[in-house]
Amino acid sequence: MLTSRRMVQALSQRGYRVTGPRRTLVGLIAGRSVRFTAADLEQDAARAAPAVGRATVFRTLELLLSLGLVERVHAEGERHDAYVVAEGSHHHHLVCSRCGVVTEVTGCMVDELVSSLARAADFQVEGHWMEIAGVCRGCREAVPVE
Amino acid sequence: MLTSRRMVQALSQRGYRVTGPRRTLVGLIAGRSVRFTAADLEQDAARAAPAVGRATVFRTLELLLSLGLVERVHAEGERHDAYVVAEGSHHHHLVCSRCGVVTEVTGCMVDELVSSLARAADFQVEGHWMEIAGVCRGCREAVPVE
DNA sequence: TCGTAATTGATACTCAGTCTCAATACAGCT
DNA sequence: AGCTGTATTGAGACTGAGTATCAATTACGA
Repeated sequence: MLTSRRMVQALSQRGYRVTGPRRTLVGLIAGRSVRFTAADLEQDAARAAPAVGRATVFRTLELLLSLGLVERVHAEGERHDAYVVAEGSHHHHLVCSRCGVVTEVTGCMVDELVSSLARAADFQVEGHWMEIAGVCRGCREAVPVE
Repeated sequence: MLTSRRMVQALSQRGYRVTGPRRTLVGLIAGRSVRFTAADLEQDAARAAPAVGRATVFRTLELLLSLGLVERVHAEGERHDAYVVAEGSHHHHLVCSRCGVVTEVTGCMVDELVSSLARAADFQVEGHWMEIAGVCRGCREAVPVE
């Protein structure tokens, strides 16, 4: 799992300063298995450490994104970006529409599929992106909501 | 191809009124093979028929979306929703990052892949979504941009 | 033609995300 | 430990997509 400590290391190794706000935010992010938005994070940060500004939340997410420590997840129907902690290399997500838990799909055949489709269309791939929305087992078994 | 006429028919068949603004917008949308945003459409509409309001553009897109006549396409890095004319049943898109042309992928194995992944994770699928970004042949052969 | 309910446009509003800039504080150096 | 240069920060103004409101308009069935 991607711990707070390791995220901090990654920052300093790449020459970024390890500041208070970054520690706070990384601490709030690390180990999450549920997607979160900038607004979520801002709220949590406000509770944990009143002095983390909005701009910093966005900047830090941007930074972590560029370091590959988090990834963006787009959920149909949501109007703001959501993020998940990046657990490894490129992969795809199963996102539960009730609890927001993100399950990683690893070692799948998506990449092959993408390249064969692209070949057929004479298309030079720059990136691809797949997400599956649904209901996870836990939520299915839980009492139906109202 | 989904013509303007057919979109209008779809509206009236489902009990929606065929109004001037709707005719205008449908006319501007039908037959497009390039993704477009609400803002694009608003601009075109302003040129074609000065009196189509912003709210109506959004409302009409929403309506066409609900009728399955257009689909949302999300492009990484863009901050607003984009749309494409829906050409048939569920499918996936190859989106050219230079010219915006959307190529449909039909009869692919994505659906199977999705269900096998979901089965493995004990996940009840509500929907899935895949997009491939890249450069189409035409743009590759065009003169490189500055 | 008429009545009515759907639709529209103007406009105010919300809210995510960006930008700016002066103030702050990290980190390397002595 | 103290200094210094520069990355980073917070406050708050700003942008721009999308939504809500509401009175005025208009499609369309009777």
